[in-house]
Amino acid sequence: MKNSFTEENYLKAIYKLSERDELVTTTDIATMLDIRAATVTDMLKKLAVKKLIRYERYKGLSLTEKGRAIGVKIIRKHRLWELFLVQKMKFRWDEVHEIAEQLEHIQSDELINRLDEMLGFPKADPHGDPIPDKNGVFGKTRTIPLSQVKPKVVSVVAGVIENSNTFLQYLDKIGIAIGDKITIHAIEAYDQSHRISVNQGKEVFISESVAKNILVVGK
Amino acid sequence: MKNSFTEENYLKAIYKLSERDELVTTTDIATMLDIRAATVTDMLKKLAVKKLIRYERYKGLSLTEKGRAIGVKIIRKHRLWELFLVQKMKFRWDEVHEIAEQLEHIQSDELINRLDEMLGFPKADPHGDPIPDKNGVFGKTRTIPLSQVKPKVVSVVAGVIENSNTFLQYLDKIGIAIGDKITIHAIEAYDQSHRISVNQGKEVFISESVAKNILVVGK
DNA sequence: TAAAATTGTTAGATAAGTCTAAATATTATG
DNA sequence: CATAATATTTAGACTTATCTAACAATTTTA
Ligand SMILES: [Mn+2]
Ligand SMILES: [Mn+2]
Ligand SMILES: [Mn+2]
Ligand SMILES: [Mn+2]
Repeated sequence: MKNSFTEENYLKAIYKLSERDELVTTTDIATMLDIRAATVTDMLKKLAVKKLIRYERYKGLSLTEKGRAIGVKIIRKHRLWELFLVQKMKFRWDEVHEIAEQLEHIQSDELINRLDEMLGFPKADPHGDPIPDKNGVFGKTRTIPLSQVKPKVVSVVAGVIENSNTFLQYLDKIGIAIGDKITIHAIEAYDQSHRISVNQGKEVFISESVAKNILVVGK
Repeated sequence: MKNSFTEENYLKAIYKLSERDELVTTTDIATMLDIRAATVTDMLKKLAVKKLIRYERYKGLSLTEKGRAIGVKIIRKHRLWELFLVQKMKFRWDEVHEIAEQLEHIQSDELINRLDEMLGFPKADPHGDPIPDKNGVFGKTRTIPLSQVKPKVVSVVAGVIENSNTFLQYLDKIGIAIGDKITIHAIEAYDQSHRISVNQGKEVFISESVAKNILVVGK
């Protein structure tokens, strides 16, 4: 009945990979979990026996409903714990991922549902990633990268795509946080770098790659 | 540097056993952890190599300073999480132990210290067990079993010795909780059963064994 | 104090999760 | 389309934590 931490981590990884492409490959999983492909193959056999994935030798795999439910639940727990750490324990958004990697494996439906309630049934974690409800359903997210916003339009920061601590700390440094209003003053034609201001403050420059990794509320 | 969950559980168990008697035996550990003595022997060798215990074949073992520090830290985390679950997440005192068994292994000094602060640097968990501070120091606890209190004396419930869920639920049922004032009206000479009242309410009877397992603030 | 009982250790096995090296299947390319 | 490159699986090994069965040391007791 109960799955090991390792199995949970595989299912979470597989779920994330299947968001891009229904058919997931051995190598993709190995890369995401930073382990060898041979190790992944062994685990795939085990998950297939447990009917958590559909797996055919050399053909890739996909999650069953049961497997998806577990993967989504781990993601739900991870993101609720991250939000808890930021909102209730005053951690910064770049400090919470590693701790949530551990907390996501705590087994108590009651605890996670009370956490959900305590946080007001939030729709997104501190990085803007959506939190599924207790039935594994994600709300509609209508966000677009800042790089797709036209100059002069004011938009509101809703999250980030890149989740690395260095990127989050960079945003802290230049003063961009979720909820901030961003005005694009100009986009340099040569390299697509943006001249923007945050909450009507003084101007800052960001590269195209940064603009691509900031999500704003879309129309 | 980092210890496995299993090693942490052994060190916690050994610490608890050494509270009674400095020299701990293989069988005691096996009984407490509900595993075979042969398994314990293997682990003892490993813990000795890591210098977490002093161990001599057939002679029993004791914790080193390093081993004690880890054992105490796990207990600190366990009890802080239990208090968090009761005070902040509205769990009952009989619901928190199993969840804390998992949470006690989360690795983040920062998190546990903030939890401590958020709870007001508490001295005891929901069952009245003492919580060591971040340096592993326990406050002085001055509690005695209710069975040692003389009739007519009013005393205040501070905790329990027996920690089983059934005992905790029994206390809930007869209306005894930490902080309650207990008046002993009479002690039956034949079987030492107690006729008491809680917070000046109506009388209840408790057996000697119950009286022995309730701790009150001592003089 | 010698035999019996108890406690503790060793030996050999097993399961989970990982690895490297070798073999095989699939996909891409000249 | 034959071969080269890439992806995947298999085989064999290792580590951790557990077990049972057998053996050894210590303690109890008659
Ligand atoms: Mn995260
Ligand atoms: Mn994880
Ligand atoms: Mn407990
Ligand atoms: Mn534990």
